[in-house]
Amino acid sequence: MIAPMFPITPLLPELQTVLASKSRLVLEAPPGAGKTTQVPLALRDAPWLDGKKIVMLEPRRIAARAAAQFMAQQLGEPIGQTVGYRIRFESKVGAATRIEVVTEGILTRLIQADPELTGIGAILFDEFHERHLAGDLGAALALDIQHTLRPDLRIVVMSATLDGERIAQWLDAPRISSPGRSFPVRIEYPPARTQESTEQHLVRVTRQALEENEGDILAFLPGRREIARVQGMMHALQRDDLEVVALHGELSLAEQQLALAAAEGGMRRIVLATNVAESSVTLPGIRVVIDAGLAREPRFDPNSGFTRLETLSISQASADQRAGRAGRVAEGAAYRLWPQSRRLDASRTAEIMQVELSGLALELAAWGSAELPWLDPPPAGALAQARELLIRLGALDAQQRITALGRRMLELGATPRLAAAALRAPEALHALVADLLALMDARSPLRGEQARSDDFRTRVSALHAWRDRRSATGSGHAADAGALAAIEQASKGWRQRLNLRSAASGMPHSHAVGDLLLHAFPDRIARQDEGNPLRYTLANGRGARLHEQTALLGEPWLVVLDLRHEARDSLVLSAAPLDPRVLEQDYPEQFRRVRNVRWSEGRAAVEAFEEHRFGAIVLERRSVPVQAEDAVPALLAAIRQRGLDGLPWSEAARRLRLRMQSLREWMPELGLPDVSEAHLLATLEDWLGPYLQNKRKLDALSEDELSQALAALFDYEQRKQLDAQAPDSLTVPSGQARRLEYSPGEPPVLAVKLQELFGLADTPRVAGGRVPVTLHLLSPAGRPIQVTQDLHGFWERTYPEVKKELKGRYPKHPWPEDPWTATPTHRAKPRGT
DNA sequence: CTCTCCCT
Repeated sequence: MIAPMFPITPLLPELQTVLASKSRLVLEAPPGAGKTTQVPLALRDAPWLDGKKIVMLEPRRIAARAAAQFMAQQLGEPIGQTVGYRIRFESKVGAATRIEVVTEGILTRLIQADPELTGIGAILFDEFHERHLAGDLGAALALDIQHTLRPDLRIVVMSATLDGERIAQWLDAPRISSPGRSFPVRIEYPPARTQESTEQHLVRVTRQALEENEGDILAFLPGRREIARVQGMMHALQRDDLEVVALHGELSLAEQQLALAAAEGGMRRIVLATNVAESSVTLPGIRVVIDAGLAREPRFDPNSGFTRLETLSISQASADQRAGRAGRVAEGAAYRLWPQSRRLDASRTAEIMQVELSGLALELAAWGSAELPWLDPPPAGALAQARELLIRLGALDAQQRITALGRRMLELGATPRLAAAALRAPEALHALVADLLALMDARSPLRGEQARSDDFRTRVSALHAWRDRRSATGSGHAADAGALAAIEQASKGWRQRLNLRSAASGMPHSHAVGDLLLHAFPDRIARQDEGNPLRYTLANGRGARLHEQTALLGEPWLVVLDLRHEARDSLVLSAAPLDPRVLEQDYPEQFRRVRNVRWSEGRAAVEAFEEHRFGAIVLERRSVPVQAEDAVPALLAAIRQRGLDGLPWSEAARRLRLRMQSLREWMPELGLPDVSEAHLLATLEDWLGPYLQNKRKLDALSEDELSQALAALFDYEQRKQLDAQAPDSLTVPSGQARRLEYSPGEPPVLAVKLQELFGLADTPRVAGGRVPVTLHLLSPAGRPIQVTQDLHGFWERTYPEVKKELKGRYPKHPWPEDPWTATPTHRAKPRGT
């Protein structure tokens, strides 16, 4: 079979030559260049391979299978001979396999299982520009291996974007660029009208695009909500030759295929898609792309421990990739719905920078080496949070070393949370565990009314009903048969890994699912609040609520599997009820009896309780007598409730605090103490606690004591700096001292009569000249005339006007022609006359 | 009540 010509084909000899002498290479090639299939084939007999095989990392299973298939076909062999692939629960490799295409998790397992990479001569990272977590980790590990154990290992990073320069610098590697094979795409930026929503804009541009172009249209939107809205609005186009279809990841395979199929005769197709259409599916017949320029990306917040989705502007690389979709079959057009002047980021933020990192942290603990040659190192905050979770799950010990359980979790190959739950489950429930691993990993197979169910058990019973009858509609479940078949396939894989013969049918009791999964989410155990059946408190102290049509009404205990983070409390999207006796048995250390002292504003008194808690959840609370040692904590609680203003501030102390806080902001290099309200409230124990000893009531604290407590926060040197750089008052040219009013975040205000400033050319400044004072210029009667930070400009431009106007009203006061040299005064008549 | 994509 003669190899077909690809755009990359002429570059293959150069690739060979470079790799003969260099162990690392960056290959830049746009989609359609043929790099995925032609590079491995070209390298398979390279002398430096020395009989070892090539491993190629592919970010998606479909792509891994397809690439292997294509290469085998080109060799005229069945798959599993020279070319094979390995994805989870599926392996098509043989003894003769020289090119092995693997997905991301497989590569990590391969490396961890044998850090010398015996029998592997080269690793190719395809689609590296997508910057998936596992790709970054795999590359860092491969580089580490090359530095230490295997200098002969070849590492080839293949990327579709222009970020190649940065990657080449990181790898210290030469760079080869290949042209792609696509048709020219005309780019337009039709502007939005004022008050026009993105959706309205998109519909209007669709109308325009239909007139200006032939062929089908692919429109990119950030999510399902926007797709549904636009779908509704398309009727406004009032054309009956249009077929509008949605395409997003939540659709079943059959529904996706419907979107991918070409339109029927005479009809023009408009595909409204999310990011799935950017890289994961190929769409035939597209001639026009309309791009809203938005995408949803997950952001993990290590402080709250939650991930939320944010709608963000896409990168330039992504915009180009999207536009390229219009040029695959013929020349096309792309309409971008953002202003041409907007600067997009060059490429998308690496996943490692913004996702939850427990899986990565566990891999790093197993690897043992602390420092890896990252392109972008994992953020310290997220890594610390991940390690805390791993300790909680039992995967790391207190010194953050991997435990035996942690190693077994890695071997199992599920996420750390789910692996922990699986490995703690009693053997009798392993068949159910396999189902839970498969279901937790997949999108919900439920359709229709039940798709909205927040009771995770509904999915489990749908799987069981389908398994028993091989029917997606049995037992009143409306479910997607294709999705269920895929879930069953995964469950079968987990059963094999757990050494089980048969599948689960039915649940042993109503709490079984929750009792198993609570070990995966010990921080997300929730207890129903008193008084409101929809509100819950999570073990981590946060609030959560069920939606109004919940299927979980009345369950006192839940383990929350999925929730959407909201400002006040979070919405439970998926949960399962549990039996609290399991908590008592498995987490006895989390149950505590604590004494809680608080201030009751209503009763203006100290109250003391003894509470029985699970984490932050209060199970039982009873009043106990208030004791002497309760007083200080209660008074501090009262202050926290009332705020700093509730304290007896003298005028001097109040001004001192504001000056100190302002100067700290203006001159951070002085290292002044933080006296902001937030910090003072947070540290009350330290600075005010000593002054509250032996006090029972808040008003027993005097102004003097409070002033002393504040003054004790800074030393003599700091006080001297304060008086020099943020003085309490300024002496103005008239010889009078005038107060400066400080207010954090703003320049200080000096209110002064105009006449007192005669002779002063420029605005006075504080903080070593960094901050000009805001002048409130007053009339002789003390009425405001002008607010300015530019005294020079005032004298020059505004003063002549002001003078004209005020001279008549205040004839006894001086209004000189030349304020620069006039004698300043605060009296009616200038001194000495 | 409406959440992108993907993987061991």
